[in-house]
Amino acid sequence: MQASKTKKKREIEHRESRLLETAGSILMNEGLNDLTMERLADELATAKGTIYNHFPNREEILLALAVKAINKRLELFDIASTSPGNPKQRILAVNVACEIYVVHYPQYFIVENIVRHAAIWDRCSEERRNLLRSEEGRCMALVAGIVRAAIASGDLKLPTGISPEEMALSLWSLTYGSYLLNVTSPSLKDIGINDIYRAVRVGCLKTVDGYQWKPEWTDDQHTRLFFEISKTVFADEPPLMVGDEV
Amino acid sequence: MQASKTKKKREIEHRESRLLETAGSILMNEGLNDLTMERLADELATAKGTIYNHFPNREEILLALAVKAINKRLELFDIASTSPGNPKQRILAVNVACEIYVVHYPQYFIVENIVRHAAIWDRCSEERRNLLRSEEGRCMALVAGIVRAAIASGDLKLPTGISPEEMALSLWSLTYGSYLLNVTSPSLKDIGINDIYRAVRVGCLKTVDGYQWKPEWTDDQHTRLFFEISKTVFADEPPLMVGDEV
DNA sequence: CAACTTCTTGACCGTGCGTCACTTTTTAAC
DNA sequence: GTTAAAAAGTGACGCACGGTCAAGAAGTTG
Repeated sequence: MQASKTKKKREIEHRESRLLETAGSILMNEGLNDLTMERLADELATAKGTIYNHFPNREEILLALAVKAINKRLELFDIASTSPGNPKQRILAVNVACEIYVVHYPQYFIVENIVRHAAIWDRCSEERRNLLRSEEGRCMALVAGIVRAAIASGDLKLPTGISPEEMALSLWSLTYGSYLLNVTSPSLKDIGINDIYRAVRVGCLKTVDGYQWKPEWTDDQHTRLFFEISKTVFADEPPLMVGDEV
Repeated sequence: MQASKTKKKREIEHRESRLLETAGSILMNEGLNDLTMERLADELATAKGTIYNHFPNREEILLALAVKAINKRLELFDIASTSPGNPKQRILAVNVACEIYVVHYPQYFIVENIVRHAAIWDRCSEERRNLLRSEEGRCMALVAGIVRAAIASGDLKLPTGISPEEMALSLWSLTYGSYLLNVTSPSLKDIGINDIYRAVRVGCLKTVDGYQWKPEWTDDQHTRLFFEISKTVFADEPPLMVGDEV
């Protein structure tokens, strides 16, 4: 019976998505230590063995979550990189995308990092690891594409020996590093970091300025444009607030 | 017997440092998964219980390693921040210190990151966590101090609302984020990053340029000064090579 | 309905962390 | 040197958790 066959298949697929949702929520609310296979099985009202029909081990579940995460990030980057305006505006849109990602999808940001650890990474299947790497590559390619467009239009000239990807890496790691420190160091306030989001926005602006990427913006223009983009280009996402904090 | 007392104490201290060395080397050569308490006990020719006289759990050993790591980093930062020259030169010396740290002490860099993970962090003692945080704070304070000196001397003017620490964070997270990506993504080359060290150097230069930190340098001056500092200020450390790669 | 395939189950195993009652060594007192 | 108390060392044990697999249930097919 074809209908019945697909029904079972759908049931299984549905369980897999429930599994990932549940895993994500445990991870977010109670941490990695509480995300056990028994716990997951309980929560899904199934046997432990069944979970192993979906994933060969615990780590692979985390990697599957990371793939979901990077897909969301790719989606946001894609919107940013096809948004209207000159290349510099589109790079700013990527900054907006990053802030939206970290503010509104913190569990995704966290799981992307968990999975980078060798202790976890090494236990995952080649297939899913390649999948993640390739999505990461596409994210990088989108940003590097904007840099290339700026070079082509004469808005930007890179130092000799620096590739568009390496320029993009400046921005990406400034952003990524800051947010990561923010997530893992609970008390940045104590060491003089009051508004990490503004710090990242200004940091990226100054880095872009340092590369003398045209057109020039004042700090005010930059801030205004940032929030304008968050409202227009990313109208589907919950809006970012000035002085937003997590 | 006083002499005997200190002898025993020294023996214990000596074992603790051997313990950390051994743990560090297993971690580096075989990874976190192979760093087991049984293994450590074997390697030290002692019983498992004895290890628990030194550390209450496995995670605390990692944190102790991280404390050693950050002490090394602090030492390098201290040399950098008291090096001769104007504030911009001293900030460049910090960049040099970071590259030395990551190139010559990769195990330290790695363990600092391992320990940031909630799954490990949460199981460590308040005392050692505070110790690490305070050392981190001192690192940040050293860099922020250079930024303050530049402001005081008129070489630098920060945008309104940005603290010296937030400015320092731009540089630190650009560096930290890039090196972290480098360590955890084996194949940066595949996505267009050819020389991560040069990319970081240029990224930091451009960021500093974006803040219009005086005096201005050409790319060539910057590169020359970088390697000069690595040879003079950090003469005690193995030298950095142009196009160095790990 | 029977034969076959696919999926589900949970008891079971191995591993590795951390404990603790017991032994050995060290220290202190006389 | 002897002895009692304190400190340090030991490894068998308990336990939690990841992962397996043989047996049974459910679904499919002719």
